[in-house]
This record gives sequence, structure tokens and C-alpha cells, in this order.
Amino acid sequence: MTQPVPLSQMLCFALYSANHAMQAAYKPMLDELGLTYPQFLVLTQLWEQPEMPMSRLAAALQLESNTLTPMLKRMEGAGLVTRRRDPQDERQVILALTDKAEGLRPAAVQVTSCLVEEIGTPHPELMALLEDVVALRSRLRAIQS
Amino acid sequence: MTQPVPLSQMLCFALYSANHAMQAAYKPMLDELGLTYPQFLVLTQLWEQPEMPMSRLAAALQLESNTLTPMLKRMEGAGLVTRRRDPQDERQVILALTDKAEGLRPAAVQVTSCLVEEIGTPHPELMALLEDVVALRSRLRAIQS
DNA sequence: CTCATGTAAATCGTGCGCGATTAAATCGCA
DNA sequence: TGCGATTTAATCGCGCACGATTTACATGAG
Repeated sequence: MTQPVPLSQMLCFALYSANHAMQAAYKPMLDELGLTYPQFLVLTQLWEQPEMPMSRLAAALQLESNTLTPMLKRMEGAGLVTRRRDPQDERQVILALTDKAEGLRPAAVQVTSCLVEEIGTPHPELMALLEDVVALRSRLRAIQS
Repeated sequence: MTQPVPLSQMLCFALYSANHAMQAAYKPMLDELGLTYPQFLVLTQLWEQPEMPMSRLAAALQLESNTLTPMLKRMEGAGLVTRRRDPQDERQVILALTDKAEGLRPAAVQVTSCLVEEIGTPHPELMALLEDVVALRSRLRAIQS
């Protein structure tokens, strides 16, 4: 059974390329806000809760300090977040949204709803797909092999 | 309507993080073959058709020369592919699999079927998810905004 | 034949992701 | 109280992705 499965029928490639297509679809709108796609995801989390330790953000995004530290420094440089050490535990860095980032929130919400509209798939179907993708992610994370 | 949708309910983040989880699940097995995840996708295409111009590979993976050229040079250095100019059209680069890369094919097929097993989702459900993700990708590519 | 047009790859710069390591602060236990 | 173990960020190196530009080659209209 060394029968080749073509790339077009591999779930891993479908995810890979759909993710790229999603980023490409967001790109023109995020460009206008001066955000990269990962930065947009970070802000989405912080718009939910505007102050949190970096460890919490890392858990939410499933990213580590080697990715987040430089990214958050760029965002700090862009005036989107502030970073300060927790006085109670100097190991931790507390992130907080700036007013500038708060100001981007309505536009960002528009970006997503605009994109959902452009995709054109009925909302219930999108939610069903969301659940399936989240379930797959859970099973993948459970592997650890 | 600037109501925030939480990150956990955004399809874009589900795709983003599921893609990362997929790459992480493949990683230990690809490490043993000495392949990165994108290199594995390139080989999957070339196992289907062991010789093709770079432009064709680029179309299949939806990547461009600025990504593929350095990656294929690394793969050439690793003895996985050969690169030569098309004598009929010196602009084009013809890629071909080496025997070494052909030799990896059975192991690679095992990798994927092993992973499908570990995920544990019934095959029909995986195929249904594949179709849904592919359909989403099509709609995203159609946007162009 | 010539030159403008077009096309395929390569190059350059920037921003992720992530493995591996390091540095600093805290914790826990004798 | 002191000291090893743990935790949290930061740092370093490398390999994608991708926008923008450049170079080499091919093509076609005049």
C-alpha cells in the first residue's frame, strides 16, 4: 500500500492552502489598518480582554515567547500595546491595549463581517465548518506522538 | 455592531490553529525523514508526477518563485530533486525527483495513513471535512478584493 | 530584423513559527 | 534560611511566505 494520495485529496494540504487563502483574503483590508494577520489575531484576543499576561495570550493563540516576544515588540513600536513587568511577579509581562488599538476595533469587526459576506456561505454552514475544524484541531493536539 | 466575536469562534483562527496543529502532528514523523512540512507537500506533488516545470509546481501549491526557489535549492542540496533549465525554453526550470526522494515515498505514505489512524475520525467524515475546506478555499480565492 | 511586450525565475527585505538555549525571578523543601 | 528546581521571557538560528524588484529569455508586430 504505497499508493500515492494526490495532494488535492489530502486534508493536510487543504488546511494549509485554505489557511493561506484566508490570510490573502484578509490582507487588503488589514493593510489599511496597518496590521499583519497574526497581529490581528493578537488584537482580537485583547479586544476580548484588554489586559493580560503574555503567558495567557500565548495559551490562547498556542504560540510561544520566541514568536510572541518580537511580534509584541513590533506592536509596541506601532503603538498598539504596552508591555510592563508584573510588580507581583517580575517574571511575567503584562500586556495592555492602547487607545489606538481600541480605536481599530470597530473597523476590525467590519473587516470580518465583510469577509463573511464576501464568502457568501450561509452562516449556519460556516458555524458547522468551524465546529468540525475545531474538533479536528482537538484530535490533532491530542496526538503528541 | 462593533460587537466582538471571540477568537475561539472565528473561522479564520480555527483554520490558522488547526493548520499549526496539523504541522505539529506531522513533525516528529517528518523529522525522521529529514523533511520539513512544505518540503513534504512538494514531494507529494512530485511523487504524483516526478518531472515538471517549476511553474506547474507553483500552480499546484499556490506558491511563487520567491518561496519555491530557495526551498527547492535546499531540497537539491539535500539530494531530493534536480533542477535544470528547459533546453526548449531557457526561462523555465524543470524539476525532477531523485532516486533518494523516490525511496522516501513508501515511508511518506505510511506517515499519512498513520496520522489518519491517530486522528481516529472515520474516513467518510474526514472526506466530508476535506470537501468543505476545499469549497471554502475556492470561495476565498474567488474574492480578490 | 528590431524592439517593445510579456513571462519565468531569481533576488532582496520583512515578519512570522519554532527548536534550542539562556537569564532572571519565584517556589519549595530540607 | 538557603539552595536546587521550576517557571517566564528573551535570544539565536533557520525555514518558510510574500511584496517588490530585477534579470534572462521568448515572442510578436512592424
